[in-house]
Amino acid sequence: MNPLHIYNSLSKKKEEFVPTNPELVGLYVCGPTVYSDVHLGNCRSFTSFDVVYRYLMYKGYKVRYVRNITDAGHLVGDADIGAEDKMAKTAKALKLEPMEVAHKYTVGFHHMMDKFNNLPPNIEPRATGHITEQIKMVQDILDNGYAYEVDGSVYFDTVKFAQEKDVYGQLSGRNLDDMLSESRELKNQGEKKHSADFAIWIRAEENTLQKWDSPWGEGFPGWHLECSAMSTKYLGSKFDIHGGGEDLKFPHHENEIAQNCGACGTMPVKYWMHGDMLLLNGKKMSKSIDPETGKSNSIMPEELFSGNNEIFTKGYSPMVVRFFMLMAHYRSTLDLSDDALAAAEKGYYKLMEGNKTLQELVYNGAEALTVEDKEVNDLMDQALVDMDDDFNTPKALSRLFPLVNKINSFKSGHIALNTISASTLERLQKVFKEFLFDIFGLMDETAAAADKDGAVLDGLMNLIMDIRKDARAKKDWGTSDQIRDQLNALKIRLKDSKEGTTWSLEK
RNA sequence: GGUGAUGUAGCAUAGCGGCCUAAUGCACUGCUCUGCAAAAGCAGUAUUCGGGGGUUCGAAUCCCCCCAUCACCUCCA
Repeated sequence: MNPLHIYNSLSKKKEEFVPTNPELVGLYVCGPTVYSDVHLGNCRSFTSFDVVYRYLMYKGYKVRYVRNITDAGHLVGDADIGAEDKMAKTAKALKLEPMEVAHKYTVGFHHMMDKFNNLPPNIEPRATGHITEQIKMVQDILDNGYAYEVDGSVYFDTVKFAQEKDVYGQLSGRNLDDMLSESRELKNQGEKKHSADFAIWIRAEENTLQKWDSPWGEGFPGWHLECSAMSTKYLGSKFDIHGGGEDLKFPHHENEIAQNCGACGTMPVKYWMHGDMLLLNGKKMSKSIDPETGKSNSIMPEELFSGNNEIFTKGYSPMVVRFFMLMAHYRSTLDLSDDALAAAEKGYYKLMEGNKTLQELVYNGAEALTVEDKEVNDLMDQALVDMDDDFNTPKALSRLFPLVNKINSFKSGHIALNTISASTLERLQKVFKEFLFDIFGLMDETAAAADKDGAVLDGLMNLIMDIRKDARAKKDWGTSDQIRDQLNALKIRLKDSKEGTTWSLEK
C-alpha cells in the first residue's frame, strides 16, 4: 500500500500518515452550531472531510469518525461582557425552546448531508449531552492551575499557560508577545485577567435559557470546550486527525489545544487538517451581514439546487455541486460562479456516462496487448497516488477523464478492447466505480429510478425510440427530428450510434 | 496595524526546482462520424505561469522588490 501523506496545519508540512493506533483511526471534525440552516460554505467543509473519511476507509483503515453538534455555549460576542448565546438568540426570535431550535436545525443539517451524500459519522455527540464531561474538564484545568474562577464563571488562564507550555499560538501562527503586549493597552476587559483569556464555564443569568448546576453555580460551558471534552471522551486524549474550516484555526482550535493540554498535559491531535473557504463573488461565503451592502454573502444549498436565487441563472443538482467541490483541492479557496458550475455539470455527466459505458463493456476475442494496457493501468495507479498526496481530488480527476476517453474509444471501436488485457478491463471497471462512488462519494443522478416509475419511463422511451427508428428508416426526418428536439427540451438526450440509439436523462 | 495565503489560457482549477516548449473540466476552432445534429473520438487553442530583478547548468516552482486580491486577528466550515 502506498503511504498516505497529509498536510499538517500544525507543522505546516506534508507528513506521512502513521496512525497512533492502526487498529482504529480517530477522526474528529468540528460540526455545526445548530442555530440556523447550514449554508453552502459549511457543506464544502463537511464534504471535504467526508472524502477524507471515505479514503481512509478505502485504504483499509478502520475509522472512528466523530463529528459534534454544538447546541450550547456558542456566543455571539465575548462572554465576559454578557454576550448572548446563539441558540438562545434564535430561540427567543422564533419563540421556541432551545432544544427545539437545536432539533430543527440538526434535522435540516442531516437532510443536507444526505443530499450531498456525505456519510454519517460514527458518533455525533452534542454539547448539551456532555455537560458532566465538560464540567470535569473545567475542574481538571482548574486543578492544574490553568484557569481561575470569577464570580461563578471560569476563565482559561492563557497567559500562564503560554508562559509554562510552549504551545499556545503554534497552530494559528500567532506571535504571543505581540498578543500580550497589544492587549495590555485594552481597557474594559471585564472579569478576565487578560483579553486573551477565554471563558470555559459561564455563569448563568436569570434569563439564561440553557443552564446546568456546577461546582461554580448555575451556568453553561464555553464554546471550544465541547470539542475538547467530546473528542477526549470518544477518541482519547491523543488521537490522529482533527479537521475543520480554516476559519476555526483561531480561536477555536487554538483554544481547544490549550484546554486539552491544560487538562491532560498532552497535545491532543497528531494531524490537524484545515479546509479552505468557499468563495462567492471572490469573497468568503458567510452568513454574517455585510454592513456596506446589508446582505450576507452566502447562498443556501436548496437555493442553488432549485435555481431559485438571484445569483445563478439555473439550478445545479447536489451531485454537480459535490463534483464541483472535488475539482478543487480542499486546502484551496474555491470560487463559485455560473460558468464554473456549468463546466462542472458537463464534466459530471461525462464521468457518469463514461462509467455506464465502461460497466457495459464485454471483453471478447484474444488479447492483443499494446501500450494501451500500460497507459490504462498507469492512469489508475496515478489517480491513487494523487489521493495519497494529501487527498488531491482535482489531480485524481484529471486522470479519470483520459480514462473516459479510452472507455468511449473502446466502445466505438476506435481502440480495440483487446489491446488491454481482460484483467485490466476488470480492474478498470472496479477501480473506476470505486473512485466515483466509494472515494468521491458521488451518486449517479442520471440513472433511471429502479422502481415502477422507472420501468414505465423505460417502456415509454422504448416506444418513442421505436417510432423514431421507423421514421428514420422511411427518411421521415421531420418526425425524427421533432421527437429528438422535443425530448431534448425535456432534458432527455438521445444518442445515436452504429449500435442503435440510447437515451439519458439530465437533471 | 499584525499574521498567513494567493495571482497559471475566456472561466474554474492542477502542477510547487529538470518528466512543463505547462495538466484537467468547460468554452472555442477544425476534422472524423451523421440525412442534419447531438453524443463520441482525434487535433488545435497560454512560446508561457501578476510585473521587475536575482540565485541556479536549469525556475510557474527558490530569494528580493513592486502591484493586486483574499483570509484570520475572539460570529463563521
